[in-house]
Amino acid sequence: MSDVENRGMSVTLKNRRLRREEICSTLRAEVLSGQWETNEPVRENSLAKRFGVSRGPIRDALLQLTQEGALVYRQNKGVRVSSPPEKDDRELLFRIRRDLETHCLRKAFPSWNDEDDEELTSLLGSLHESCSEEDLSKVTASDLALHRYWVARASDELEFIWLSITVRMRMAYSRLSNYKEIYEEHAPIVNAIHKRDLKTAESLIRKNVI
Amino acid sequence: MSDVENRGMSVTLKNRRLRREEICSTLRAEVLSGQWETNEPVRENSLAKRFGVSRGPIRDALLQLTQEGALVYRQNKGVRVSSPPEKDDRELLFRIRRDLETHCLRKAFPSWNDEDDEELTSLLGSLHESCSEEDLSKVTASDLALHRYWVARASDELEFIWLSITVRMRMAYSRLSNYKEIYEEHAPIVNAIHKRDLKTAESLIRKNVI
DNA sequence: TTTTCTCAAATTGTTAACAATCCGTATTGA
DNA sequence: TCAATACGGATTGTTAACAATTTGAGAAAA
Repeated sequence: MSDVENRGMSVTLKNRRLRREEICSTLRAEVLSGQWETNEPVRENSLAKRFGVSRGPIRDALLQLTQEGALVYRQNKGVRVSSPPEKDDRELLFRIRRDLETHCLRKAFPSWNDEDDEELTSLLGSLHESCSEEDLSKVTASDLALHRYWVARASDELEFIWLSITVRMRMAYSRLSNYKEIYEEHAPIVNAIHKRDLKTAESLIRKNVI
Repeated sequence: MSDVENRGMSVTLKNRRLRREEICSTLRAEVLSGQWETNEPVRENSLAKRFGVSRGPIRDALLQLTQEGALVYRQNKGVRVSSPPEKDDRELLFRIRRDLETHCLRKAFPSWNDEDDEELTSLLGSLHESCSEEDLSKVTASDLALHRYWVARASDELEFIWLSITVRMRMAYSRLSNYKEIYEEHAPIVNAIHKRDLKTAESLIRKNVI
């Protein structure tokens, strides 16, 4: 069994209730944080053993991750980890992602409420914790969840499009030297949102998404 | 059995070789051309009977269409036809789609060759034929295939993103009064590409994608 | 009458067995 | 020696049965 499928603790049979989305999230975070080799094949059998389910739900999850862009599917050959987009495309994708996030934030702002503030604070807390633990997989997942919140808050439709673009970016943190910077880039964004300062929040997001 | 699943001829058992992508294409074209009621539930069993396969491959196809945005999935409740995006989001999505298509065309142009020209001519021919037959489902599929060609030609990565956006648009033809106009909007684009006139092609695409 | 509860049918979720395909290795033949 | 081919294990693709969940009709209770 290769490193990929064996990673992490094996899930006990009692935890059968793992939903597809939970399996997806786990695998997505690992791929996004660069823990899997590019073009490394992903075997359904090994993953099925790791998560303690049969190949059916695993196929579902792999297909979903394929559509999101984390994996590449080939007929009769299974899936493998996709390569990051070409340099040509990265700039375009970043611009689209920026546009989507600011559009969503602007759209969600009028109905933003205390519950949203609490949720955002909690997500920022998770990011802070992940950064402290210096666990790249967790940091990636936390960052994704935070940005995802204001996108999902505005539109389910746009959430999927945003996700498929963001997942395809990969390795967003190569430009940052340490985990603390990641947290310190996000705290002001959340702060601006709490203060209902749309202009500042938008501007900070535009700087953050590069 | 409802109208949805019973539509079209039942596929004989000999045609078992229908790939997931073929099932997807068929269903996608029907959803995109507005033949299914919004929020109409889609039953796995009925579709399995219609295509002459078991529920497994059908689940694969439905999951893929869910990720593309044609359908919406809910836990334990199957999938439904999704509603078109809100007015707020449409303008943004159109702009992103325009940007993607022109970016891809520009990127593919330097290596555009005679084979590409032939393929494009063939796709335009299919569109012409579909328009003549006044078959909305076919017209939608042909139009999608034509635009998809220059996107896919430039980048597999961007192809999926473009597709998920375009599929979510739905009903692109409500603004056109008759099928002939659809063909006549596309012929000049293909012509400009044949002449390697990037500027004109880009400009025509920007006008076409609205 | 209206509301709540019960239960059976319909539907989705999961599993394990089987079929088809791929791929590396060994064997054959020139 | 080298190329072509045949074999077998590994892997993906498909199926049908079974489990869990939802749904709606009808009975029971208020």
